Amino acid sequence: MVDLPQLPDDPSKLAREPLREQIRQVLVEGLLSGRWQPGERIVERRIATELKVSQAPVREALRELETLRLIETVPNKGARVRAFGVQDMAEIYPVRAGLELVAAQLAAPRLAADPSALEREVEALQAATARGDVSEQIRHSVEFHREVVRAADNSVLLHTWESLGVEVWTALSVRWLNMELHAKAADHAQITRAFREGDPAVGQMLSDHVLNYVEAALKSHEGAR
Amino acid sequence: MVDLPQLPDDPSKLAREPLREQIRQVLVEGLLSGRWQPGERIVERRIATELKVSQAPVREALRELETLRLIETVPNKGARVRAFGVQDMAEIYPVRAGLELVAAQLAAPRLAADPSALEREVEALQAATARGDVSEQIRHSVEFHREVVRAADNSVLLHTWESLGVEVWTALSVRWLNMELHAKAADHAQITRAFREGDPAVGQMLSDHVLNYVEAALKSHEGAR
DNA sequence: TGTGTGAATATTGCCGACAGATGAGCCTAC
DNA sequence: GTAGGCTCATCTGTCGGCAATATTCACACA
Repeated sequence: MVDLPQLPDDPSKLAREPLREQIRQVLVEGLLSGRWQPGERIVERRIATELKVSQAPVREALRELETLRLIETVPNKGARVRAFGVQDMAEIYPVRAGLELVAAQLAAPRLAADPSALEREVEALQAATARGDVSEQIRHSVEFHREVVRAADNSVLLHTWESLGVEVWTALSVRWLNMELHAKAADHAQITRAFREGDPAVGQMLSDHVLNYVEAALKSHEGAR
Repeated sequence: MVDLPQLPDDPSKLAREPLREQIRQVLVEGLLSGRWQPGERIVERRIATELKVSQAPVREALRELETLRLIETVPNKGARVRAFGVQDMAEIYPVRAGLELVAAQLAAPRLAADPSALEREVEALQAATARGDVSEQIRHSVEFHREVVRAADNSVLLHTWESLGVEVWTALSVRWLNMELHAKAADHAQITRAFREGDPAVGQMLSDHVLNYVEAALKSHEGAR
């Protein structure tokens, strides 16, 4: 136990984490960055060769991406990048809204007692908005919601919420649909206040706020579809 | 396209389905039947040897069981059967209730127009209850709820709902916690009626009904914990 | 020119084997 | 008698290869 298991970002050589986890990370980043286009085929062995690893961990990573609905796989035919669009947003956000409604109800007492975590995220979001730092805006927006879900203290709820891949899909919304994030900071501040004051309508407020993301996505995509 | 892709149950030799899928099935059945006890270790190669397959498809099957929260995996240490109990029910059912609340709202118009699928399940459930056929009761109870979620016509919602492993966990509730299912048939009939009549309170009704499962589980476990 | 057929190629799914990590048991030193 | 370290067995994570399957392409034929 002498050596330090800290992983200083050493992107040159893959670090000491489970290999499939690193591969998953690389693949997600590739999808977000547009390295692979929607509909494009993802060949297991090609990725494996490229990353200097074997086929097995790549397969496992791909399975995880499948549960995030980032790719689609057909038995014996392989994986393709899912062609996502407004339709996906329209399906994801109602689910998120429902989950966060439950979360708000469960988390209300805890957050009324100590809303500091939310307040921290609100501040960070405001700062990022002021700086115009989009990726930080995404990060703290998502983290705000995750904090609410976490405060519900229900591991199934958290797990289910995470399985929606909120981070990834939010980033995709912004990148591919040019969704606007501004004005979200104000919402978050208002919701935090409602939590602090024990407002019983906070659940509905949060739920509506989430559904507003869809509106924003639809609006920014203006008439398409 | 001349030959029929029907797969007549040929249990003698593993059929023409993805191998990992069959393995998953076997493992789930083993868990449900108590073949493996909670906390017991699951050794990949042992399963592989037993089923006369290699380690790889077993690993993939185990990953899926992990997302269903039936097992727990620690890196480099392997998988154990999760020790589930009332606590798990208490976490799962609120999530289910939230999802089905959303489902009910989305599905209401469709189900008001054509509630026949629900009615079919209600009848089957009543028949199974009359016969005292427990596994059929489970099947049709779950199928009723699945039908509602399906009618919402939201693939993310359906996918998320399925990921809760409702079938498995219901069976576990009954088997391990001696949960009672009777009186559920009446609930289902009432909910179906509400859908048919376009009752706007149907969502809340369904949600409450789901949460009642927890009550039933808690009650049947009487005082434990 | 359009269409069915078959070989050639590309890719998945699976296998058996090996390297590294983990935990148990024994052995030694104090 | 106990703490610490060493050895060994077990198991996971990964690898490279092979067979089965899907897809592509060329070609013959109508």
